[in-house]
Amino acid sequence: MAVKERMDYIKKQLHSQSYKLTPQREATVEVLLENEEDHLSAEDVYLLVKDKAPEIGLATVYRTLELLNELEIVDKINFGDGVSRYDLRKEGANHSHHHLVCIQCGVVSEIEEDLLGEVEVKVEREWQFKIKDHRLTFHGVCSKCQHEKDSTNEETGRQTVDQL
Amino acid sequence: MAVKERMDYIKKQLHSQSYKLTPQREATVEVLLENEEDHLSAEDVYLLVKDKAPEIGLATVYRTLELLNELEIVDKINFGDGVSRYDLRKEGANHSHHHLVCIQCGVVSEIEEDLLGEVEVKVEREWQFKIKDHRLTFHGVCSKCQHEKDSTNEETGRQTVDQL
DNA sequence: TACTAAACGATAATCATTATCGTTTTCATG
DNA sequence: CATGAAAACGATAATGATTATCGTTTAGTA
Ligand SMILES: [Mn+2]
Ligand SMILES: [Mn+2]
Ligand SMILES: [Zn+2]
Ligand SMILES: [Zn+2]
Repeated sequence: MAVKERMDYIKKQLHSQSYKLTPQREATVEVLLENEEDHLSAEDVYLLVKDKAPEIGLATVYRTLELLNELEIVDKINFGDGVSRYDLRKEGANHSHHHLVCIQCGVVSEIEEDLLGEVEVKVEREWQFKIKDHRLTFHGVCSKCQHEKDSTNEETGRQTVDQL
Repeated sequence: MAVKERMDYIKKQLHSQSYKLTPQREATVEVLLENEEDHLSAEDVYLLVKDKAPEIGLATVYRTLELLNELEIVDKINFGDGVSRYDLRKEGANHSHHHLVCIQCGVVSEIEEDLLGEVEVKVEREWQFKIKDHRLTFHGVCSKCQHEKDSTNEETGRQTVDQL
């Protein structure tokens, strides 16, 4: 529901830094908003955005994702397979959210709650390090794989990632 | 001090899986032990290991690092610059340690203490996720950069990494 | 000593990402 | 409205890290 509002907000963020919201950029942001729970690679975004703007080039997608990353609208993350993935920040969030990666089926799920509050207080105090952001990923076995034996990603349609 | 002992232990781990500790593998492990606080790329390791075994090939270094990663002797980590880095696990540790990355000077430092104990209890309980390992990195400003203004990595000799 | 599988070194192939360059679009200004 | 400069774009070449291939060497066993 908030898709329209969030698009407007992102438009404002771009304009406030005197960037334009071109049709290509708007289509790219739309794809990210419509696939918020996924973790799309640049190539993934490119294929999805072609439906909305068929003439777009892959280089523009890379440039747009890079720009959105600089503006801290998306986080560029890496799960160890060879590609960068672009993860829209949650509404109002000012830092990256956490992830759970299943080492059996490859599914990636999200933890929106910030679990690091106390930990960061301790790190700032004891290591004299001023924290600006964090990356936290747990590797393990998802609830589905704990029950169903085997289960080597039986095409559930959910976004997955290779190995550990 | 424990370098020799740790080498012996790694040798045992290899043998227990019926892998051989070839001269090339031994030289590679030696480099990792002698640069434990750094976060070397495959290329970095290759250059360092050439002093001990000049005839070694880059492919062998990649193969060895891959093997050590499978045996959970090293963790393959990624700080967002385009290369994988190989990080020896701390003595006796059964999971990856945490990192602090300075977004000003690029220096990477380590937190050996496990700060995630309580967090993991909560995640396992509330998300029904069986945790096997974790990756935690803080991005921020190191104590040195907080004091010294500017400071864009004035060649301190310490291992650094590009940008956020 | 002879056989077989594991490892190796050199190097070609892959593939994600970045750089280049000519063209198009946007927008301020006259 | 026309014009010129800067920002964006699309196509595609270049780069660079990693992986695959293949012929050779080494280690362990019969
Ligand atoms: Mn996410
Ligand atoms: Mn480390
Ligand atoms: Zn699973
Ligand atoms: Zn610093």
